[in-house]
Amino acid sequence: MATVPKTPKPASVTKKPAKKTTKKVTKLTKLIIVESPSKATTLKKYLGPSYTIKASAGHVIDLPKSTLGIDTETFEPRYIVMRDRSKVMKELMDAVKNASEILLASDPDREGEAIASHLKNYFEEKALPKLKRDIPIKRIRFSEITKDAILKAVSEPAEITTALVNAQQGRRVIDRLFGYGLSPLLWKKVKGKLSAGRVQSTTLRIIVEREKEIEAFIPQEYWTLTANLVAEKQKFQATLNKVGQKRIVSPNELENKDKQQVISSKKEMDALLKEIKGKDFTVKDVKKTPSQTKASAPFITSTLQQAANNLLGWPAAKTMRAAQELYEGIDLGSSRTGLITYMRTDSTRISPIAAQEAKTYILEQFGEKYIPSKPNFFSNKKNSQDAHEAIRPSVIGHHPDAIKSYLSADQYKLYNLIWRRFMASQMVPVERAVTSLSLEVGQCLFTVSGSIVTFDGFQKAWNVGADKKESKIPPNVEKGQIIPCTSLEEEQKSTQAPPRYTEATLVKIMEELGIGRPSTYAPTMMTLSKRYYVKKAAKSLVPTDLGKAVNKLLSENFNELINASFTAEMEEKLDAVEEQTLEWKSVVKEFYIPFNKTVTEAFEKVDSIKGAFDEKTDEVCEKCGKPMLKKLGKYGYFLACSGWPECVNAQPIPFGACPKCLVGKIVEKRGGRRGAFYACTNYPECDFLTNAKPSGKVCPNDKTPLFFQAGKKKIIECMHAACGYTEEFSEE
DNA sequence: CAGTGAGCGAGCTTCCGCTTGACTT
Repeated sequence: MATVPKTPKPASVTKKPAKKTTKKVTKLTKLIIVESPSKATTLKKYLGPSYTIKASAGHVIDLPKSTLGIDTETFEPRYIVMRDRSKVMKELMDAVKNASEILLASDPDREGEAIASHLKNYFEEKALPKLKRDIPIKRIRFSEITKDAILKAVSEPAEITTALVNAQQGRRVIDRLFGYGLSPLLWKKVKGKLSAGRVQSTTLRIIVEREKEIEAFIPQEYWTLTANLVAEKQKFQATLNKVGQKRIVSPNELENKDKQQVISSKKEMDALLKEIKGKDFTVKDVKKTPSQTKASAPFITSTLQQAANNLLGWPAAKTMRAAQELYEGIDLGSSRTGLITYMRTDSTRISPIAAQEAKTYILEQFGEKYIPSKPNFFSNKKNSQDAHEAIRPSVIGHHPDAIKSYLSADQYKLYNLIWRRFMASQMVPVERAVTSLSLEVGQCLFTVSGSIVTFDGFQKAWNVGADKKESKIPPNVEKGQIIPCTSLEEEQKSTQAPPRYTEATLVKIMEELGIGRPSTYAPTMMTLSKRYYVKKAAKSLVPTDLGKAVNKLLSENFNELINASFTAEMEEKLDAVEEQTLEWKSVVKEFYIPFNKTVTEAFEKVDSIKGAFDEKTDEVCEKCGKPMLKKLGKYGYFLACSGWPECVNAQPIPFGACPKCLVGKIVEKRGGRRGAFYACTNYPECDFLTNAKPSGKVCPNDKTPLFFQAGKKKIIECMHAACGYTEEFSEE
């Protein structure tokens, strides 16, 4: 995809000779099966008509969904064609009929090897016997979509690596046993349709534990001191850094009481002030040092999701949707072009061709001094499968602004990040000159430092976000110089609780701990929210009561399993399977025997908390007068009569009294295809209706819902004509 | 731009990882 073939292509080669061919005898071609349909399109371009290219679109064969599909004595899995993939399999089988040879070109990683193996077994069992001719089935691998890489792969077909397939089976079977073992425990003890699994439950635990830290946090008081100084006619500030030999730190930084000190009260601060007030400062040291900031690696899935979340405010799912569009191709006037390489990757590797193109571009556009003497090197994470390149522009010359008019606003924003980050990754560091001063007064030492950019380096390309660290440099003074202090500002501070996770910080930690994969970060976060385990407040992820309860049950009874170390150990064993020093079934057995015992015990001993999440409300059932309960149903929360099943009254959750009739209540309604709107339960007597979004708060005057003002994200208002109350919206 | 208007609970669910559409639950 990086290079467009220069040879002028004969006009009709790639197109089929239209409908007229009625010939029954089709010429046999070599069949290549890849995973991604877009990849198939690219291969067609490179390989010409003697090859037929098909895409499997991921796995086609898997364990059955409706049953466990594993013999728990022998751990033998039962594989079937996935229910929604029978169409794809049919197409593949048709293609096999016309194949002289099959080249399985699924991704060169564990999952890809399994896909290849599943297909090979299936074809050998279902297709070959009927054809009565032998078709060689081979495996080819390439990890960059360039013409050279593909031609090379096609020229050296190989065999399937059974050890890799076995590692995948081990992973798959453990995940199935784990998930299908624990989920029913939740159905019995907590609520139907809930789910648990190696990845989602560990991720949930991380979120809940952070919440516990926040709840348990006790802020601690501490003080800081800033001096306002003047030298060389320039005002500047320095902060208290040391008293005597002890460095001044905040309570949460305090590690060593012999070398560090916290100013924890006004009394201590006052004592210090008394000592230095009115005294002149003396310059103790002046340091001028150069510093360098190296460019970051080109994006991989996790870092792309983090950058888009931090810089654009996007959820991971939105980022992946836009990236998919860029990958599949955009109509650039003349032709449809894939704009970026594959977006689900864990590797920072780039093809040498792309590196060379970047170098040429940098040389032409920015100049030679922006090219590093040795190409920048970025190492991958330990568990990287390295099946795909980093996420980079397919055609380096497509500057984001040059193709902006062909892109949607979101596509442009994301492509801009990808293009700039990639270019920057091939460029020299940013250089800064840092000036640091230390000043003495009594036994106190104050410091200040500032920096200026002396060479912009990779910032020439990456000019996004707050990466341009530059600060005011202190005045040019000399060691020993006396500097008057105009004033001292003491400030009381308190330590802050650790922040809640955002999608960005959660993806970061998932990757660091090795839980989940590039293709599952976004779906996992989606699952946690679909199960009502976690909700989003602004950008923060907050566990619900249900999420906390599920986590408590799981982590108390399966402490070692609901843990990142479980995945880490599993991965180590799977590595051993790949190296053929361990049998995959013994890895499964070692997990399953104790797991199954604990699950069985938990079914016996764990107390049911069914119904514990049915909250009492102040609402009264209009049919029988009993109080209404807030319950979690298929479509979210709703109100149900506590007299159920005798009284079957059920209502949506009201947002407050109706601002028009004050008798009915405002509830969410769904109609047509146009999403939600909000209307009065007293319809048709009262016809109040609005598309404004309720804030969740009610008016202090009349208990009607406060709605967001049209077009405003911060102002909420009462819609009762006689009231007109407004307030600024703030989260919780 | 105007107009929009159910039912949900127990009911059989669920995993992770690979990949895209089909489709309104």
